[in-house]
Amino acid sequence: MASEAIENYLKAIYSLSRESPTGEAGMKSIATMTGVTVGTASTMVKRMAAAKLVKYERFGGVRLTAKGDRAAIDVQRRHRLIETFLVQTLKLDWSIVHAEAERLEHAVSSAVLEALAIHLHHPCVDPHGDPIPDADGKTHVGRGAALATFAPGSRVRVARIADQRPAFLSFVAEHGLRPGAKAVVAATGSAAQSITVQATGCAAVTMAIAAAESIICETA
Amino acid sequence: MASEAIENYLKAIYSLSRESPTGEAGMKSIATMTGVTVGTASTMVKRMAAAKLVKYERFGGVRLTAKGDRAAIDVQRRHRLIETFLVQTLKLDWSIVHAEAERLEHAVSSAVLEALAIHLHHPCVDPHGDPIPDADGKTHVGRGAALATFAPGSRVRVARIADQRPAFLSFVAEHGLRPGAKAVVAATGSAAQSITVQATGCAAVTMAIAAAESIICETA
DNA sequence: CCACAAAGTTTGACGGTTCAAACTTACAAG
DNA sequence: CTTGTAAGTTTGAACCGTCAAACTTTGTGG
Ligand SMILES: [Mn+2]
Ligand SMILES: [Mn+2]
Ligand SMILES: [Mn+2]
Ligand SMILES: [Mn+2]
Repeated sequence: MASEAIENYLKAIYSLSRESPTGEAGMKSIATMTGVTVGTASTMVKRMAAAKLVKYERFGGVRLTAKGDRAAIDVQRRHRLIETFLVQTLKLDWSIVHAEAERLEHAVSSAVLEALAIHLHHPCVDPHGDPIPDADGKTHVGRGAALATFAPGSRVRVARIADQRPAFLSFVAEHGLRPGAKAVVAATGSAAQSITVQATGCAAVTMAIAAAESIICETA
Repeated sequence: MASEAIENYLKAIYSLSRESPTGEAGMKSIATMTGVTVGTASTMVKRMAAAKLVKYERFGGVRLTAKGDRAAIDVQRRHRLIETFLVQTLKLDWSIVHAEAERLEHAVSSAVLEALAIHLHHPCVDPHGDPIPDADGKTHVGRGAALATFAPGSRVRVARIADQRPAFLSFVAEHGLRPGAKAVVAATGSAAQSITVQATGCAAVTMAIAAAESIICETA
């Protein structure tokens, strides 16, 4: 249906509007996220509007239509199932699978995708802890809060890592903080803007609050 | 490196020149195989010549350079490993995997490809019996002859099916003639242009000589 | 209220891939 | 030879996705 480029815009608009209070995405952020100039994003969004994938008016925010939303979720399902496959079946390192999935997500047919889902026993989260929508586009997942928000002494379970950069993912894994791991918040240095956390079986590690914002946890 | 379109031309030129006595491919056949008009093929071949992937002169045949040959073999390795994966790991029907691989072959990185090769234990033939080049582009495979060339009474082993059309592949599988199967040539009707063959454990089937040209066998 | 910065839009251009249609070349059959 | 046909080439146009650069709008701080 949608071209590879359009699918990438869809994902960007989807995730940007998800975390914007207005529920709309701005051209600047769409452009940044897709790695394109603002002029290009503007041009493409207009084209997507013509295809009824988004609604927007000049100088206003961009919002996915029901059709665009569904299409975005489909791409997300493909992306996350592929990541899961690359880690579980092919044993690739979780720090690099995001980039690989970024290309493959546009090449898998629904036949291959469903075979993949069966092969993996219909997983509901990907290697980073992100929820995998089911074939109908529905996602059932419990939330969580940034590690940064937990008080010293809290026992937590890592649920999700919200930063796909390989270096960050390697760092996180290095200290035992993969999704599913249990950890305890050892200390928070408010002046130092830091937090110290220890995963079970690992040495304690101190990181910036900003970094801890990307580690989503639940109370264990 | 090469675009998706160029990779498809490379494969077409590779296989066409392989089975041409001159070792060269004609524009018409390149166009037909890639599903494009001959004008387009002409344009693209000129561009490929500029990229040193092929050598040719106006109104002459097209031939891959060493670089083009290597690139074509790489695509072929990707295609065939992917087909093998789709059949073996994902349990997709061998009659449809060619079409799926046709898209995926352009999206797998070498990291994914090698992980795939390891996962499949470095297979050397794909589900259709076609040889899979190794990572260095080398292919080690024994030949065979068309089923059509065997005399009545011959005991053969099916080595390869040289026709990717789903209907033909389903027909072949239906009668037990997958690669690896043993069969005996029951009769040849030269007047009827037909051949009757029986795979072990299956009923005999009669098909046109033309069809039997696509079933490559070895003496069993 | 105004000026200015930030965000957004438009335009003209380019590379890639494709088509249709007009044209040219090569070649084989008479 | 001549000539008809099959093969190949060229050209002009289109669409996609992109950029740079000129331009417009919005909204905020002074
Ligand atoms: Mn992508
Ligand atoms: Mn992920
Ligand atoms: Mn292909
Ligand atoms: Mn094959």
